Amino acid sequence: MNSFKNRLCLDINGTLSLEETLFCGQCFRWQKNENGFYSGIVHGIYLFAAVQNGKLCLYSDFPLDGEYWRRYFALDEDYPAYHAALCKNETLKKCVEYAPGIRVLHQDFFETLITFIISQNNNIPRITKITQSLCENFGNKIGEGLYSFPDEKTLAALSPEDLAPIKAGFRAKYIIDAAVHTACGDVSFNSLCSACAADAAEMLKTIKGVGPKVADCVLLFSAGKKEAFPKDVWINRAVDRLFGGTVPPEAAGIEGIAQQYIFQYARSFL
DNA sequence: AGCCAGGACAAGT
DNA sequence: ACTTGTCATGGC
Repeated sequence: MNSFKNRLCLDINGTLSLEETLFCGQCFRWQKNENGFYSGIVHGIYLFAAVQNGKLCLYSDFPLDGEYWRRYFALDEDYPAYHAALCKNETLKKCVEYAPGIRVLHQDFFETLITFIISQNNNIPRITKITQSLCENFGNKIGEGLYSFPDEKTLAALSPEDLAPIKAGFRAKYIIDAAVHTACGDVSFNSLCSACAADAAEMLKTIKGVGPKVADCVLLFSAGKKEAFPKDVWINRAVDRLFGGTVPPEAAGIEGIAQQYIFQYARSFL
């Protein structure tokens, strides 16, 4: 790792597990390497990551902006306080303790929108595969075998036939509609952030292929709305069986944070 | 062969 | 407003 041009070591402020955070189904462009490091392509940057001596250390030949990466990994947020609040509920405590190193990332808006459109009626390995193919076909080459996530203007100009190689199936037309709406500024990251969660969800749902679940994923994983609570089959099952149908009040305001712990717990035990 | 996968849409009550 | 069949594709 000494051969990289840039290295950035950041304070974690609480718990962080890259394994739990990068493979809990919120992001799709990271992988684990033989040497124990994690590598990913984020925001057009190819980088490696590892927790070393209690810090998150990033390595890359690309410039590493500390402010960007602290936000991406949610390092400035008070996760000890989140955990303390959630653990007042005995069942939520079990969920948190099952994967306490999860952080809800702050991902790029367009990438989050597209990957969760791809996620509908799909499984995580294939979401990853389709996303990879999308990048290889329409992203910018940033190194040997490395491709950035394509921008909205590029995808907005495509037809469903152009997208056939990535095997997204019926989702192809949704991807294009999302690209068109974002490229023209109809739906923008800033407008989502400044709106309340309910209004922001309505804006997102003007895009074909974006329903309540995908909208909440974008609001939580990109726009930082911690009250957004994406409901899929696992979460519905967990809320029914573990909490009698309603999310407990201990999660008020940070339902989305709780959602990630509940999701992991449910996928293993329910 | 049939069912499921981090859903959404359209058509039908 | 609530239910149901359908939508591509791939893995099991």
